[in-house]
This record gives sequence, structure tokens and C-alpha cells, in this order.
Amino acid sequence: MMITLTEENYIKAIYHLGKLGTANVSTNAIAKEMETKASSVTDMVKKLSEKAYVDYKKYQGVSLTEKGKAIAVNIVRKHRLWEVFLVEKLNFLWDEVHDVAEQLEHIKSPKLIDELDAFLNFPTHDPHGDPIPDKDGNFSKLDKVKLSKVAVGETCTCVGVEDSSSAFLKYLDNHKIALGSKIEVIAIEPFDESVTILINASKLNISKHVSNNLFVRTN
Amino acid sequence: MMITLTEENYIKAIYHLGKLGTANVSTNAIAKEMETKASSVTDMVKKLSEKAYVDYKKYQGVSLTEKGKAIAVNIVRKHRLWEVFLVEKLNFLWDEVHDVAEQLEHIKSPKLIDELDAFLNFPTHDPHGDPIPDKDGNFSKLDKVKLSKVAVGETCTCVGVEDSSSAFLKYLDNHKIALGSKIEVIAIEPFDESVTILINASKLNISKHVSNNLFVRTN
DNA sequence: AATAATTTTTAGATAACTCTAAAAATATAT
DNA sequence: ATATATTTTTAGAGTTATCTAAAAATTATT
Ligand SMILES: [Mn+2]
Ligand SMILES: [Mn+2]
Ligand SMILES: [Mn+2]
Ligand SMILES: [Mn+2]
Repeated sequence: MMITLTEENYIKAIYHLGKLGTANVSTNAIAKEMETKASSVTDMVKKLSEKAYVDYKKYQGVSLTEKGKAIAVNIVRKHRLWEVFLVEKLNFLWDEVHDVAEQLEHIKSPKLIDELDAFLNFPTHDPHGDPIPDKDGNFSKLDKVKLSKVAVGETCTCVGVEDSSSAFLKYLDNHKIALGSKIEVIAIEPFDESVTILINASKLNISKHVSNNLFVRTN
Repeated sequence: MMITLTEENYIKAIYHLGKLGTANVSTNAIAKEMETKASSVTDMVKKLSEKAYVDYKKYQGVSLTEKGKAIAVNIVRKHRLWEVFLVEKLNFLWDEVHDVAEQLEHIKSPKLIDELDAFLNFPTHDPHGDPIPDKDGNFSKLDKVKLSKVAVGETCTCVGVEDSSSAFLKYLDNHKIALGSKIEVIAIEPFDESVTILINASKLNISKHVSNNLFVRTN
């Protein structure tokens, strides 16, 4: 009847994995994402199917039903709003919020999340640049592109990260690259595809990995 | 090794029950408080004893160890700080906060609760007038007394509630009785011990039950 | 002090979630 | 197409927390 914390985490994992492609989400992919065993996933997926959160046929992987998707989007909404709260109000750094948000996203209160949303002035994006769905589950579209796709000579604004690992975020901090930073692409090294950029009025060379994990909006 | 949510709830229940008297807390009392069965309590109490959160001897009830008490006080701290947050920042009424705080009190983050404390300006009391322990577990003392103990002619300030049920709190709201309200005791009816008070510049008669569940500070 | 009533503990089961190891199905390679 | 490799599912078992029913201990009553 009532949805458990574990079920919510599975639904969220299936949601995120489902966005990566068009095919059904495989048992192994879920197992990897959840750091659990494939046999455990099979058991849970059967239960989620019984509860109509996913469509499942043996050996064919799963996909979220509308009911399941609505739950996933609401969890994502809560996760990202809490991340904003932690950074904006409680002095957390953007690499410190994820684990706490993982817990807070499961708090159940009809009123809490909408009041939090209002308290934060209805933010559209979280500290990593990821969009926050509104009450009805609608995402604000923002056409962002990877910095690695920006041509030499173009100017752009940093709006998000693909990789939100602490290691990557700390690298960005150390080099004063933040959401909102203006970046001009000066040169792309043909050899290793590293990119020389102009940021904060100084030149910086970043690796392909970095340029490939930074989202920007071209002006 | 790690403490579970259920263990935390048992420890908190034992803490609250332990404050009511000097004797050990009985299995049945815990069962009633937790809305569970005595046999379940016995099982859990054994586990808590193994983990050194409580002292327990068969048939003799339990009491918290120092380790257990520290955990209980920290949960109380979190519960009450979250209640302040909900009322002060998210427009919750004082009768709406308890269930959400019951969930939020289990969020584990070294940084979160201390930042929240600072964000709220280190409040000493929650929306029901209950004291909030500081980081080190120390409670701010406030000598409050039940309104039913105040003599005729005396003036006092409402500082807390004994009963924090939604029904009682809504009654207080309806009669404009809030924390901080100035109250003068006009008369005590010998027959039913109802009390006539002067509050907000008008007279009001309240039952013994009400006067017995309102804490005041005499000026 | 013996009996009755109450409280507490044990015994045995169940539900949710997990695991390892083995079997079955599917996908890949020859 | 057949054999091989990989993926997925099943079978069986362990853990945590719960329950009912029965046994044991404690407390209250006569
Ligand atoms: Mn996150
Ligand atoms: Mn994020
Ligand atoms: Mn409360
Ligand atoms: Mn309270």
C-alpha cells in the first residue's frame, strides 16, 4: 500500500537510467546504480510491477509507468529543492549537498515541499544546474551544451555540470569555475582536445574530461 | 554497528518516559508510547542493551546509558530545531509541525543541524515552549509553572504547553492564546476549578484542563 | 502464605529486503 | 546453426522488525 524508502530509491534509479536511452532499463544497470545484486533487483522489480510503478516482462527490463514517473519526478523535485536550500541558506558547498539531499528527498509532507519552494523563491535549477520540476512535474527547458562542443572564439556562460562528483566540483572550485562564470574559448589543442579558455580575465587550460563535463549556454 | 531509525525511536521514547519519574521505564510503557506490542519491545530492548544504549535486566525495565542519553538528546535537539524552522520559515502552524519533525529528526548530517541552528539564530525553545538542547546537550533552564498554580490577582506570561495535541493547540489559537501572551488570573471558580483570565484586554473563562496544560512564567 | 491478576519474556511465524549459488533465458561468436 | 558467453531469474537462506499465543516472573489480593 504505502511506498517504502527502498521502493522510492529504485524508482528514482530507474528514472535516471531511463533518461540515458530509449530502451528499457536492464536489471544489471539498476543493480550497478543501486550498488546491489541483480537478484535483489529482480525481486524488487517484481514488487514494483505488482504495485504498477513499472512495466516489466521477464528478461525484458523495466520502464516506469505514468504513476511511477510521477513519483520519480517528485523525488527529483524534493532532492533538488533541498540542495538549493542547503547551499543558499545553510552555507553548504555544492559538493557537500548530495548525501544529505538523498535523505531529505524521502521526507513526506504535502505542505513542506511547496512551502520550501516558495521560501526559496521558486528556483528553476539546483546548485549543479539541474532543472527543478514544478509542482505539476514540468521542467523548465534550458538549452545547454557541453563546453567541448563550443567553437573557438565563442563566448558562453557556465550553467551546469554533467559530473557532480565531489572531485570534479572541487576541481572547479579550485579554478574559480562556477555556475554563471563567463567563458571564452581561446583554443582547442588538436592533440589531446584540451581547451584553453578565458575565465575571470585569465587564461586556463582544461582537459577534455573537464570540457566534456561542463554545460554552458552560448550567448 | 550503525543505529537504525527504529532504534532511534525507541531510545527517544525511553528518554521521554524516563523523564516522567525516577523508576526504570517498563516494557508496557514503551509499548504504549510506540504503539507496538510488549513482545516487540522486549526484543528491541535486548538489542539496545547489547549495543549499550540502555541498561536492562529481565523484568526490571530499562534506563538509558550515557551513550543512549546523548543520542536521545540529539534527536530531541533536531526535532525541536526543525519545528522552529517549519514555523518560523515555512509558515507552518504549531499544530502542524510534529509529524514532519518526527521524520526530519532522523536526518543524519554533522553539518546540517548546526547550520540550521545558526540559521535560526540559536533558538532556545521550540514552538511549544519546549527547551532546545545546545550542541553539547545542555538545556536552557526556564522556570515555568502551570497556569493552574498561579494565584488570583497575579500576572504571568504564557511560555509553553504540556499537551501539544492538535486539538488543544487549535483551541488556544481560537482563543488567541499564544506563547508570549500576557495573562492575569482574575478568579478561580471553586466548583470546577475553571479559571477566569484577562488576556488580550478581554475576559475569558478556561477549564481546569486548559489551565493545567498551559505553562506560564510569573513576572 | 497461597492464590489470582498483571506484566514480561519466550517460541514460533511473517513481511521486507538482501545475499550467494545454481538454473534458465538471451545475446554473441564461430 | 551450434557453441560460448552474458544476463537474468529462481531457490534457499539471513537480517531486522514485527506479530500472536503460550510460558514464566512479578505484583496484588485475600
Ligand atoms: Mn544530488
Ligand atoms: Mn544536484
Ligand atoms: Mn514535536
Ligand atoms: Mn515541540
